[in-house]
Order: sequence, then C-alpha cells, then structure tokens
Amino acid sequence: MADTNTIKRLTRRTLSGQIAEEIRQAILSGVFPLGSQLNEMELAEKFGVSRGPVREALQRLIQEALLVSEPHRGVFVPELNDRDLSDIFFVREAIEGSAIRRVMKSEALPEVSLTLKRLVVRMDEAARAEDWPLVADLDMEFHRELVDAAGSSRLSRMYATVQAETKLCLLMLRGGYRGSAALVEEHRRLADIIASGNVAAAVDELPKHFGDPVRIMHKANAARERGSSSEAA
Amino acid sequence: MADTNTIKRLTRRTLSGQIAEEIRQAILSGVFPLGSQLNEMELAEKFGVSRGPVREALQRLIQEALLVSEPHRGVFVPELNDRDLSDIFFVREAIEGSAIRRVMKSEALPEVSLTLKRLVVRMDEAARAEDWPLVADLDMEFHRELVDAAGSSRLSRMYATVQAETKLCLLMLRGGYRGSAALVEEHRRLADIIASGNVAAAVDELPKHFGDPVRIMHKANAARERGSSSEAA
DNA sequence: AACATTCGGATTGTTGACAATCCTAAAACT
DNA sequence: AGTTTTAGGATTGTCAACAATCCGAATGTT
Repeated sequence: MADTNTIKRLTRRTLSGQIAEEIRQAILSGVFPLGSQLNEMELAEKFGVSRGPVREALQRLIQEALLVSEPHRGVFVPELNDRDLSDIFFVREAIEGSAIRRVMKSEALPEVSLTLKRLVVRMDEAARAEDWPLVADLDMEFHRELVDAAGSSRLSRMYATVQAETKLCLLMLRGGYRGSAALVEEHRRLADIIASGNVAAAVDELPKHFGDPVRIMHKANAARERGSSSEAA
Repeated sequence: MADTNTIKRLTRRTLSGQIAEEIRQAILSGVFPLGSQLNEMELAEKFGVSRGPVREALQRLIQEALLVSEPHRGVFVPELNDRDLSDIFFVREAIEGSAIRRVMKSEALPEVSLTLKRLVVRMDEAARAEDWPLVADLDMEFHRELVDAAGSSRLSRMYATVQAETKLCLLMLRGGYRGSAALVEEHRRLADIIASGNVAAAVDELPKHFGDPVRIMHKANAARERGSSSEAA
C-alpha cells in the first residue's frame, strides 16, 4: 500500500452534527437575517427532533462564532460592526500569511500554484458569465486551498471559522457583492506572485488584496447604520 | 458616587459554563490522564447536576480541542503525537508573529515592552526560587500578553485554545518541564528585540524561541512511545 | 402625564427516564 | 485450539416534561 495516510474517515454522523451542518448552511445562505433570534423549539419541530440535539448544534455554532448566545435570552445571528470587520480580515491576513510563507518554502509550491491558477481560470469564466455567486464561491475556495496547502489541520480549522464569518460579512451587503472583473485580476496577480517564489512580495500583496473588500464593507456598513442611531463604541 | 469600579458583572454564569471551566482546569492540571475517558454520569453526580449541563460543557471543550469525541463511545483526553506537536507550535508562531508585527507598528509598543519586561523580571525571580510551575505560568502569561496586545479579540481567542493545547503538551512530560534558567534568558532576549523595534529580527526570533521546546517534547514523546508499539503514521 | 410595580407569556435552562449503540467476554461451532 | 456468534453490561444519544429567568404590557401611584 503506497499511502497509509488516509486515516479511514469513519465519519459517524451524529444527529446533532447533521443539524449543525444544516443550520450553518441556513445561516450562511441568509435564511436567518442578521440579528434574528433562533428559536430552539421551532427548529426542533422543523427538523422533527427534540430540543436536545438542536441545543447541541447551536452550541457548536456559537463556538464557531456563527451565533451568539445571551444567557436566558436566546441565540442570535450576530451583527458585525466595523471592528469585527477589520478584525476578521486581520486574522485572515495572519493565517493566510503564515500559510503562504510555509507553502512557498515547501517543494509542493508548483503543484499548489497550478491548483490556484486553475481556480483563477474558473473564476474568470464565472465572471465572464456574470455568475457572481459562483465567483464568490471560487474566491473562498482559492483562499481555502491556499491555507489547506500549508498542511496544518489547526490552521485550516481556524481559517474555516474565519471564512464562515467572512461569508457572514458578505450577507451584510446582500447582493451588493462587487461583481467587478478586477476581483479575478487580483487573484491572478496573487497566484502569480506566489508562483514566482518571491515571499516578501507575496506577503505584501495580502493587505492590498484585502484592502478593497474591507473598505467596501466598511462603507456599506456605515450606510446601513446611518439609518439606525447606533451606540457609540 | 465616586467609585464606579464595580464593573457590573454582566457575566451571567450559566451552569454549563461553570462546569466547562471546572473540567477545563481539571484537564489542564492533569487530573484526567492523557487518553483517559470522561464519564458523563460520573461527572454529573460529582458536580451534583444532571447530565445535560455536563454534556454541554464537554461539547464546548471538544470544540476547544481539549477533548475528542468518538460518537457512541465517549469523550477522551487527546493523546498528542509528533504531528500535533509541530502543528501546535506552527500555529503559535503564526499567531504570535502577526501579533508582534502589529504591536511593533503601534504606538503602544513602549507600554507593551514594559509589561513584557516586568513579566521577565517576575519569571527570573521565580526561576531563582526554583518555582517551576510559576515559571511555566509566567511563560504562558508572557505570550498571552503579547498576543492580547495586538487588540484582536479573534486572534486572542484562537490563541487561547492553542495555548490550552500547549498546556496539554506540557502534561506529556509530566514534571519534566525543563527548569533551566535559559528559559528566562530567552524571554528576556525576545522582549528586548521587540522593544528594539526591529520587526524582522523579532519575527526571526520566534522559531528559535519555539525550537527548543519542540525538540525536547519530540524527544520525550518518542521516549514515551518507545514502550508501546504504536501505529505508524 | 410620567414613573414605578406587577403580572403574564414566552423562551431558555435543567432534569430524569428511555432508546440506540458499542465493547467485552462468554459460549457455541468447526 | 481457533474462530464465529451471541448475550451482557455499560455508556452515550435522545426525548418529553418541569423549573427558572427574562421581557414587555398592563396596572397602579404620584
């Protein structure tokens, strides 16, 4: 047997696990509006189960920062403010930066570069077809691929949760996701720099890459909060 | 009213939260040996509560990677192998590296440096008194302080979980925590470099700082596994 | 009219019991 | 004797009911 590294994934699907996955998808799809409350009993009978598994599923999503719990009040879809937004992208930069550094030092760099460039091609096709949801998905996949290539299970897991929060951010500007073809170009640029082997340049590119979305989202967030008088932080 | 120091403990302690904290401390104190199983019913009656809150507490700790769950089998204190060990310190390097970069760019650097140097002083005192547990605690605090200084709640939270795993690592070499005064010197060195403002030097110092513990633990781990014929990874 | 108080509805937090699953080990078979 | 089968025990997974807590509206007071 050549590879024994496949550790026999007996993913024993537990009920609460399935429910968590279901609710997670629902949140990230915008089924539950930001700030809305999730009723345990309601979810329970919607899934045809008791409140126990639902509670456990919610607990898990709380740990993933996809929900926030106010004791004796309920669990809510969080509303992200500017601080959160900056923080999320700061952490993304931290994680992806480390991933880039490690990948570019490894001998798997050519392979990873190829994978990334293929993703850019698909992203380009999607952009030409103006399939913006697909573009967004490929954007996510691009960065996830990059982080996973580092081969650190912990880094990947951490990144997964931050990426989920990023999706939450995208929900804030519903449909307003900039469909500019510039996005494709940015990723192509990033992929090229990574392939080039210039570590410093690659790491420097990340803030530029994230700069735009952060600014755009901040703007959208400010516009959204302009209507409701908010608390000063 | 002159004193507003009562910071209004809004921290509504939920029962499961308290239990989680209790179990967490127990795990990190080595009350539960590595690889041992945690019985829900047993814990429940030990805490004088039902299995519900205990289950939720365990769920939380599982998410923190302080426990692993095998469906329909039970939850166990994880046994960390060499891969885990390397991974943990890789992630620590990633997080602390980003924290250092941000802190050293901020104007709070002098203040942070001072705090770190004070910690080194305390660590030195503890080392002279040969109070190694305290030295270990101060080691943890040093790095946590550094990360917290970055002002990113998400980075801090992620680091907290990795640091908990680090404590798990220390449990592997029970009591064998090297009490060398070199540890103090290393931290002093790191604090000095950070204070100096030389970002590149500071970031370069991290791998050196982590190099020793990783090697030592690998050695200890190998020695520990020498007795039991283990599966080849 | 403005403020404090109390009551009601709703939701979460907790409990004890029941069902499903897994591991161990004894027993039956070749 | 060695291997398969099958019961036993134990533990987790799930459920429905009970208790505690919180929010908001209605009521009473100044």
